[in-house]
Amino acid sequence: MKQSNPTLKDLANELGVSISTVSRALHQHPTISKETIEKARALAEKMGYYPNGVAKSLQQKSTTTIGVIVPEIRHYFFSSAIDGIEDVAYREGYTINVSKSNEDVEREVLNTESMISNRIAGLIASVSQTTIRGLHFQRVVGRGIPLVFFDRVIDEIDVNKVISNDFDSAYKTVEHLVESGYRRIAHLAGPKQLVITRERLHGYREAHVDHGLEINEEMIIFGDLNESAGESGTRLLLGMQNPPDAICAVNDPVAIGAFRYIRERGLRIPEDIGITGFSNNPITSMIDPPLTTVDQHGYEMGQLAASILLDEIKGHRVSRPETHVIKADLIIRKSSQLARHAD
Amino acid sequence: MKQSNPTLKDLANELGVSISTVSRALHQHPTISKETIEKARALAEKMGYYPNGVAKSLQQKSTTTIGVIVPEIRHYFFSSAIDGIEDVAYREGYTINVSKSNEDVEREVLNTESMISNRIAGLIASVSQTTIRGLHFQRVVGRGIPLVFFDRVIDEIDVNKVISNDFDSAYKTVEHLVESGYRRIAHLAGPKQLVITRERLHGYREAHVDHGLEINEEMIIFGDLNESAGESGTRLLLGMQNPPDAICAVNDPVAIGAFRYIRERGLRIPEDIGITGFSNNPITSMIDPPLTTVDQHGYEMGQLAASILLDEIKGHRVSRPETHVIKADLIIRKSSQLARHAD
DNA sequence: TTGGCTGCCGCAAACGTTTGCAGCAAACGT
DNA sequence: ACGTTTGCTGCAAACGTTTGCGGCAGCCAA
Repeated sequence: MKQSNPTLKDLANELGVSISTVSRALHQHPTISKETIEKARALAEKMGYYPNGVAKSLQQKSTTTIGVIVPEIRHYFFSSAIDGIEDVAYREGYTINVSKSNEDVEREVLNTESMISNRIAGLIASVSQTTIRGLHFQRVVGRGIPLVFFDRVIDEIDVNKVISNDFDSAYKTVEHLVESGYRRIAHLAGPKQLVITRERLHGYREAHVDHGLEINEEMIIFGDLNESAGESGTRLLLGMQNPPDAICAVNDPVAIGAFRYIRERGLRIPEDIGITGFSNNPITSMIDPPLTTVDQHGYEMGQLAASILLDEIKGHRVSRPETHVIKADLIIRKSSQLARHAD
Repeated sequence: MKQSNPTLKDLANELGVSISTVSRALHQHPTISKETIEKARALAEKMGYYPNGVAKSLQQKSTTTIGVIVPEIRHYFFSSAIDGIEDVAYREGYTINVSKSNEDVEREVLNTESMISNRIAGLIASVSQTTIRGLHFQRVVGRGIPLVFFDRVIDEIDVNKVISNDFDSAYKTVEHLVESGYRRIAHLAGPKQLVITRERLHGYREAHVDHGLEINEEMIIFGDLNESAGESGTRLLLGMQNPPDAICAVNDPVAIGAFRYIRERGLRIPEDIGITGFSNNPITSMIDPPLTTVDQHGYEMGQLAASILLDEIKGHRVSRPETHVIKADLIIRKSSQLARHAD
């Protein structure tokens, strides 16, 4: 063992041929004799040669790394999306570079800059809740780097997007609550600037309109997308003179927060108050009563985003960017079943 | 907008100076005049110059990427560890490259090879359950690449490790079950080759010995680390002529699987059968009854692993590798409280 | 003998940085 | 007036690949 990182030059010296010959040999180039190819292969094996990906990337002016930016890694929805991305990336010989914004635009900006510097082949992102215009993402597309948004997208940026049918799902959720007998349905919404917030709120509103229910604006509460926002929002709602009889939450963590607070207050679910979430976090099926939610198929969204991105990277996709909708499914569980066993 | 990727040469031409001057200027080198520095900075800004990290890495013979290999990304324990790793990596200007083995050694091998090719600065890994000897990891350290294992380690490889006090935690868990009144305690163990399996099993055994309980070998069932293993193991246990009155599971997913199956069978927890998990997956606190488990502090394990690795990368750490133990905490919840409200 | 294949292989440039060393003008000291 | 310092900048090598092009044997046909 001479040194830790043998190069083509080392192999070439040892073999008594030129660098280019070794390079070609290891790539099974047709103009290299079988004999040389075999000798090169054997020596590479013996010396523990691994091609230097960095040098190769520089020479080719392209990497095989795709960047992934999410608000938070450990949230189930995002980690399953990353799982999906990794699977298709792996299959195609790509590698993923994951970073998180922590719901902070500043950090998101630094993330994108670092990715540009590292010359990633493409980027898959779900924006932070503090991101408004997203000029940093514009900068990415401006440099010709393929970009695909998923779930939390920026409307104004014209790239491929993978989202759920948020409007429909929220609509159906509220409709289900109505049919279940609830009448005063509150909405714990997300941050106003997020598209998913707007879409789901829109579905909430339309369902009210279509079912002849009045919308009580003070029952729409905007907040963050985490548990504590769910708790504080619910505290507000339950403190009202005329509290809601159901809560439709913008996502599962918020619903869980609401759930917790309602329990703390000693109220019964679904009898005293109904509740629904969004994402189908595994936790929702395990709690008692199980939570009605919407399965967003995070893993599949990740897979789709990755395969679209790879198509784009390889130049297979020349058509205009589209918005791809992965149909989410309303999963009705006990937490929203007012009418069951009613007397 | 001329082209997508301006280089130092482009800036130099524009400025009428040499490449090296621009390079130094952008690094605030003291021998460059204030004036030149400012002009270079302004032009770089204007032209949208981002240093080519690939070229830099090649020149410096080192990257600022650290590799992460886990069995599965979306499992809560791993995704929170990744979260911890990302946070300290980010703080130090490093980037993480995440890949998963899917509990498959073959894929794990390919992952390590890809990381070697990409010349990562260091590697953090938790091995798959099918990994035995781990020669691929040996190859990594053989090339001088710093390696840190966490949670699922390989004893024979002499590198820094971050683990939980698995023996103690399992011991305490079983002790708690005993004190709670359970007598026929089964163990749903993991794959035999994993160290965590052995350690936890060891704790299970010792607790029995120390409390004068006989160990019933057929109540120790080895299996995978997922829900379905929990279900099938429990099916086996409950089918015995003399079934257990408590189940100590090797981790939370297995416990959840057991939980599900027990529910299906219509048995009561904790009255008919007690149950405990391992990891403190958030789900455990939400189910009914809440599950007794062990908080492994995945996020902190990730943080520690990353800071140890970075120390090593920067050459700050020259001492012999150690095994760092992050104390896990037994969290007693209702699922294991036989005696409570007993008559 | 000549001309042209065919089968292998090597030269050298390029990718975009960083950095040791040298150079060069102006200023300064004597 | 001359040597020396100071302040700034440029040259060129190196990092490890890939690849277009050219070259050089040997062989075959005429």
